[in-house]
Amino acid sequence: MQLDLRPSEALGLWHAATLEHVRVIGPDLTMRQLAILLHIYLAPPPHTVRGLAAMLGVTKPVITRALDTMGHMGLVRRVRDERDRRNVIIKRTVEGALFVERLGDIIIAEGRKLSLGERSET
Amino acid sequence: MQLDLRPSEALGLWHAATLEHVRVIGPDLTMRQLAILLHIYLAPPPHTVRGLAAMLGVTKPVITRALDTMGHMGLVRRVRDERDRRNVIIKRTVEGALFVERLGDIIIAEGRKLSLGERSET
DNA sequence: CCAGTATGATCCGGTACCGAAACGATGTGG
DNA sequence: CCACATCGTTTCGGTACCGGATCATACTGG
Repeated sequence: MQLDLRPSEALGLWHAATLEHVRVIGPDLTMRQLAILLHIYLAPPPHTVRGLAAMLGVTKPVITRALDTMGHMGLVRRVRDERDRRNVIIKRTVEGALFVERLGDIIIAEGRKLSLGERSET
Repeated sequence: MQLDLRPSEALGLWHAATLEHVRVIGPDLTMRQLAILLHIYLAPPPHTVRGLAAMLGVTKPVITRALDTMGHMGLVRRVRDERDRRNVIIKRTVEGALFVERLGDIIIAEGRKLSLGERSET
């Protein structure tokens, strides 16, 4: 486990992976939506609208809209909290998990390419 | 020089850095704009509209609009090619270089946090 | 029961992006 | 010289996002 990146590595990886992301996935996710999606899939549940809003330092309508969009894409799912029906719990979906997994694959693949290009290491 | 990331590392880094990016920089750059900006600053010049369009697999108006927006932010600069006045050369700016540098700092800082924090996972 | 609070959704005007098509400006070749 | 190709920009109709304010619903406590 070694994430002590140097500037050229960090930016090179970001460059390559962002480029590939745009090429493969297209413009259908904004930066905010991606941040929200990753948080839902990588941080321990439960996730609520206000929790996500606080996490990213944005207003609640931003989260609501992002969940609308991503819900329509099948990437997340909303469920009313039955214990406190004011709350909405954001659940993961199979499709969303696959999406995140694909993103991970892109990053890993680009990272590996960079390793091969700059030095000779596996 | 070791960029052979494991899935949890790759996604964890993306998650943390994207989150921080949204928090610090805000929603003022789309994924495409970021990809374009990074390419301008990390790939060897000269950069033209059609070259960038081909690179990302998008149409030219997409590049024109992104350059409008980022030019207005001071992140890039357009210069007419005097050899062939049909061409536009996209130049870097001091402000843009600082922006990219800040992004690199974010990624490195988040990568370092992850190294310290996590040791074993899925 | 009723005021007060909290949660998430919705509405508003404004802005920016999207793809597709058409446009001027410029260079090139017969 | 003039038709043609190339380059980047602009226009078009449509869609989605933005922040801020407001809303309906649901819990809470006197």
